[in-house]
Amino acid sequence: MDRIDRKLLNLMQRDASRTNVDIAEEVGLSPSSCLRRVQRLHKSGIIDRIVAILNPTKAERRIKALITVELKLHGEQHMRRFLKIAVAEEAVSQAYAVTGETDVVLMLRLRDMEEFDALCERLFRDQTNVARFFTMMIIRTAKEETAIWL
Amino acid sequence: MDRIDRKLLNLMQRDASRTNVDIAEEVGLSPSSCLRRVQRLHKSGIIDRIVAILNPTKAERRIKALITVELKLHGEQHMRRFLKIAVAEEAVSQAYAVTGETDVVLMLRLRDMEEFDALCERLFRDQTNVARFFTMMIIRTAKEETAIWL
DNA sequence: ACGCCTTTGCAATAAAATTGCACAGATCTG
DNA sequence: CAGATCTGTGCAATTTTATTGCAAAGGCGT
Repeated sequence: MDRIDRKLLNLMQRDASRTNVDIAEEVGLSPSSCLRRVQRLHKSGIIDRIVAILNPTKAERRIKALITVELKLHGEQHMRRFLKIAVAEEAVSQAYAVTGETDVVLMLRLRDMEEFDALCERLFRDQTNVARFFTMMIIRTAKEETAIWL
Repeated sequence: MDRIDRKLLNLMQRDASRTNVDIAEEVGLSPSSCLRRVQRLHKSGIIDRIVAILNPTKAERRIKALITVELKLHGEQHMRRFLKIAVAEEAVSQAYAVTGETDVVLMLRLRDMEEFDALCERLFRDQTNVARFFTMMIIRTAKEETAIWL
């Protein structure tokens, strides 16, 4: 993991569609040597995978919202159960267990408010162990690195 | 945007490193026809870009934290100025302006607590228009789609 | 049914990735 | 310090993949 590896990783996180020849030239290596480095980064697991990032404005889930959730019961198994339910939802793009007054934070990608309504109904009805939740609609995205599922 | 396009998009969001021939076979098209669809999805902007996703546990920023920020002054230009400062920070991986009591939510990726300390010093010192902020350290990540910068 | 437009598959071509091999630099060892 | 060893490199040959022209098939409105 030297200077060239870092250059490769930063470069490929920006654009992994470039040809090996092109990338090799930018980092100052021969194509074969460059390719072997990329293969090594794959095998070692530093590069987890190569994915397509979709344009959110052209996708179908344009509304983003953050929800902080406070659970009634805080045991490990209760936390696990709630996260499992949340993660299974298509509209949930990120889900975290956190410290502080809040127990769980969810990032949502929504088609419309009907979907939001239905999601709340499923996640926050009485039997689901949720004490309170606070919704923050996202007005502006200043920075992000997120995939969108259709 | 038919059934095959959706199949292609979902497939490429999972793994965009597969060869065109391989993908063509899975969606049930000839390689040339499949390629032309992918090119069209690129040109139309639905596919924004192809990127490498790094393994967070093998990367250098392993600690994640969420911060909710309440600003003192809520005007457009104040919001813009704070977001600009926040976005410029390497440790800030996501930044959102939101509705509710909170004005801004930041996702952080940290090497260690020294970095967190230094970041707070820069973002939340008196002159930066921050009234209050709440930190939630992320204990567990149940779902996410995020890139890591070294 | 008829043109018009888009999409498809095939085959030829161009471009890219992959591999074997010999060499250079770094590190270890006696 | 010389020699052995390991890792990374560039070149060239080979294999694989992407790309393009073209004719045919399917959909759509008149």
